[in-house]
Amino acid sequence: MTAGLDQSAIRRLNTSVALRALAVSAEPMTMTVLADQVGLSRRTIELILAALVEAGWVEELERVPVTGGAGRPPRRFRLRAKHALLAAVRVNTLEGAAVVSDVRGNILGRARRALREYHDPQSTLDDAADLVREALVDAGGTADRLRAGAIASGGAIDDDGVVRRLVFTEHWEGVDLPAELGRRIRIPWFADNDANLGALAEHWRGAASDHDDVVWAQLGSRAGLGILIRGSVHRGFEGAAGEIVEAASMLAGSLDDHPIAGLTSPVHEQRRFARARMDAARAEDLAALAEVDEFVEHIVSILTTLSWTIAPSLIVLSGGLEDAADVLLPRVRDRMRAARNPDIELRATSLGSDGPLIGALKFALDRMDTQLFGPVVHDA
Amino acid sequence: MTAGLDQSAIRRLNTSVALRALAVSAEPMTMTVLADQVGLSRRTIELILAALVEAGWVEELERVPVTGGAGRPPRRFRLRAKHALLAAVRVNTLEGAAVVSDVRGNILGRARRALREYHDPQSTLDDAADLVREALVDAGGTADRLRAGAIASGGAIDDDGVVRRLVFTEHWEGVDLPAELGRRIRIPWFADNDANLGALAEHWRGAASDHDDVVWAQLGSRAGLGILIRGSVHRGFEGAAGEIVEAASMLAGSLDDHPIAGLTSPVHEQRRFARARMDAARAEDLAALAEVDEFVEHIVSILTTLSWTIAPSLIVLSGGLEDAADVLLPRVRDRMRAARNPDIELRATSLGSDGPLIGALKFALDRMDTQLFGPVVHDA
DNA sequence: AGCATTACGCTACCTAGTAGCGTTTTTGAT
DNA sequence: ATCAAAAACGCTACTAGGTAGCGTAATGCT
Repeated sequence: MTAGLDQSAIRRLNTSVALRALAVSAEPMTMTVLADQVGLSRRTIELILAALVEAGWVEELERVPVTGGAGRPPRRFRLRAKHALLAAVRVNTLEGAAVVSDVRGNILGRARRALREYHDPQSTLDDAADLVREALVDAGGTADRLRAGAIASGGAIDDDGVVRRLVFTEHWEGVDLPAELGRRIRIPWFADNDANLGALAEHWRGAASDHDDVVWAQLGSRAGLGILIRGSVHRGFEGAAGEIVEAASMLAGSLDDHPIAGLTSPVHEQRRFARARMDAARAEDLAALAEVDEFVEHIVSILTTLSWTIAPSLIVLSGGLEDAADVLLPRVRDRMRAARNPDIELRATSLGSDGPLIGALKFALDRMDTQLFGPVVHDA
Repeated sequence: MTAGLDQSAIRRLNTSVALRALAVSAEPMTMTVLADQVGLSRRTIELILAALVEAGWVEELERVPVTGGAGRPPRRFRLRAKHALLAAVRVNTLEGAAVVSDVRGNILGRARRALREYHDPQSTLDDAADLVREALVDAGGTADRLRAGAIASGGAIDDDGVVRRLVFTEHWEGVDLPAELGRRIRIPWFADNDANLGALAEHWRGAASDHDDVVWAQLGSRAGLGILIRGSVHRGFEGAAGEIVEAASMLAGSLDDHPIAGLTSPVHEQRRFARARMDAARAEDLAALAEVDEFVEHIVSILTTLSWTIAPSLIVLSGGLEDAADVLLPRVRDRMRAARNPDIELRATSLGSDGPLIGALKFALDRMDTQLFGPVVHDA
């Protein structure tokens, strides 16, 4: 049962809306423009801005005459992006990477390093925390500015950030990522699957900014699907949503009598494809092209399943295939159309391998400002 | 970009919250109880109730001494459920059915009839409108009380209620169901796939009331999946979400090299299963049990695909299988567990064949009170 | 310098919450 | 019958947060 609201909810909400508008605009904004954009009176915006300046979230710039126009120059306000810093960290089987950004999501510092022992969650999380500290130094920031962080990890991660399944290892099962990281670096932490965060990133500032139901498909060396429904990550029961590819490899062998979209080991596919792609590019050689076609079929079978279950309006292909997009995408599109699948848009990632890290930043950012400014209103 | 809110939004929202609380409770409510439940002050509730009584949505009952307690007897308020009526209509290939309900969803009147010619959308929609009028008469209501309606139809229906795909016929493609019905009966109409509405019904007042990510699977004579994500219907691109079963039969033949979860014609399966079930029930005969197992495998293959793509927390099985649930469900559960799928809850429908109609009522109800009282706030 | 233009700073006012006081209506004990 | 306790009512006073719009300030143009 939803609860009623008092007026302070309105102010929190309107503050949040104003702040988001400021965050989106690269240029400083005037009160009048901001008021127009968020649909509130100038007076209200004036008061909200005063509070935000007071709190340090926004700074007022010196006035500058409007070029070409008459009239009193407006006051100009700009988000103080560095008022708060966000951390994102990602761990793979082999290495970890961290970034620190301002609240706009501008990446200010980075760190990257091979992990000591992935199968030991504790040492890996220690490494992750070190990476965050390193990235923070690289960003020239201090620990007290860090406001929130998120970790992108493989495997099925539930709504609370607990790892429920992870292929190739069982040591991570049950690890509470936010709690573990929170013990090492004392800020609120959030966790999600790297593919989900890849999708979120693409929606925030990538190829999917104009779609709300998105699947982000990483079909390279690490396979995984990320799902966005109505603009929010869909994790599914115990984080299993979109784990179809990993499920297939996990179940391989016992699976012959249960074909799931005809999947085979992604690692194997990847190797084969890498070779085939190079060959084809080099010589337009028929055998190599056949291998590309085989890989295309593999992709198409997954996308077909997606088309008739989740039916996103956009599928973003990722996973080190970006450079081969010109070869792959048209073929995949042709095959999808030939199979009479819904005419779902297909694009290559525009963020590359940074996707999950950027998504983690957005994830932390969303949670942070919901905490600070209250929930968002959706029209049903 | 979300817009800011003024105070009147709060009142609309709080009114809606109060009204929903009244709708949920079967008993009349007192101001104090209502205030407690929605988290607003008694005074605010008092004012909201006054407005609702004024508008006819709520009636005040005579006071009755509280049994067993001291103190002044409270004022008692009850939703005037019949202040507005809702219509729901459903069309199959062969017949149509309509119900008229009050805003609580109590069904007050019904009508049901064979359709003249399903392949002609216009005559079918005429029939649908007639059914609604008939059900209205049966309910003892008048046309001016009807406030909104919804239609449940097969096929892929997009967010605007336009039919995008329908197996076995092309005449329905592009038909704008809300517009067509609105021309015949002048209230706001909404449309959705019958399986989606089945899922919604189950969530509202059926087997899925305690889950928010639900798949409703009708695997009987008409096949179809309905999907609820975060409690709302997920339609997908051009309504294709969950059409995997129909897709398979549509593509059958050209599909051999693109196995989608090993599907075969649902009608065929259904016939086979009906026979098998009866045999098995009659004689525990081995051949019949083998056929049941075959059907179980068919279901399991679909559910497996669902488990790793959408990964709902609950799957509701429907489609005339209710009476066989005791035979089927344990077997399906065993096979799902054996295949190491996520341990997703499986239940039989509790609404039977009325599901889609009841879901259509809920759908109309939700749209109607969003229109009247504004959007709902979600915590992110 | 004077005027048009644009934005500012502010007062007055409205809506919709909350707090809580004094009153009313009841039950149960004396 | 009377009175205290209990429970809810009806209301006034107050606060928060919004809008309207007036008089003022700062600028460019002629």
